[in-house]
Amino acid sequence: MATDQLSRTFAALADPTRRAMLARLSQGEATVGQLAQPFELSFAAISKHLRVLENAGLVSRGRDAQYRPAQLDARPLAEASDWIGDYARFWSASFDSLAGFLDGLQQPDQTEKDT
Amino acid sequence: MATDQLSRTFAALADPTRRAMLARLSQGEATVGQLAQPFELSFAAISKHLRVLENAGLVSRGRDAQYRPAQLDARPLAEASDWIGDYARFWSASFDSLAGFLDGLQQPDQTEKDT
DNA sequence: GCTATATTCAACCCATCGGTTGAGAACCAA
DNA sequence: TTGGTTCTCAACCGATGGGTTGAATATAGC
Repeated sequence: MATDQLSRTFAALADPTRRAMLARLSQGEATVGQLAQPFELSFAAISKHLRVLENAGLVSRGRDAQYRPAQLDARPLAEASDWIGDYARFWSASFDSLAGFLDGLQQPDQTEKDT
Repeated sequence: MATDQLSRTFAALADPTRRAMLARLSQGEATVGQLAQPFELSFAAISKHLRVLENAGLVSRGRDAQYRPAQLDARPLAEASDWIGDYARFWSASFDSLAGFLDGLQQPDQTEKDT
């Protein structure tokens, strides 16, 4: 993995299990066991995913008796959002040019009939 | 790699070379050679990166004589931005709780003196 | 101290990633 | 047809990722 923050963040988000874990954590702290419950995965696997999220700065861990509760820290997502935000004008443009393209298909020649 | 769109998008963004390529493409179409020029990488490597971006739907390719110009298609970024956007309230909250935490450090007991 | 629960560590497996090199394919130009 | 340019394919390589299992650690309760 590349070592910069943005790469770690995007790499962490590239796994659906980890995204689901973040979604769960958005509802509050959770232990490894609670995070593992929706998945058919070993605790060790969840523990590894948690470390990836931790290395990306997306979760922090605490200690409560045997438990190591994880807590969401969404700040790296702000940076990621900023990066993507720079392209916002391009996805509007993409929609526009798609619209233009579709308009181009609306020729009198009606060999295609779908909308 | 997981097969869903969001995972492909985030995985594509997790590599700094690919992010740089997208940045270049935001200034307009570019050939493989033009994309390769800023990097000390073989054409084949750039070609592979382009395919990752293509599979994520982030670039489309054309044909112009020997050239296979690549063009940015930012629409998958809109979806990624939406996903991250769901967490916006949490990164404000993170800043707030950090502020609260730092306030907590401002106790009369001045054993620590850093800000 | 012993035992149960929660979590992590260590070793391993296999698939994928990012890179290379060298051969091939597509296209233009003489 | 021969050659030059641009790009992709195929085979390979070492490193990383996501998963497993089994042993170790940390803590609580008796």
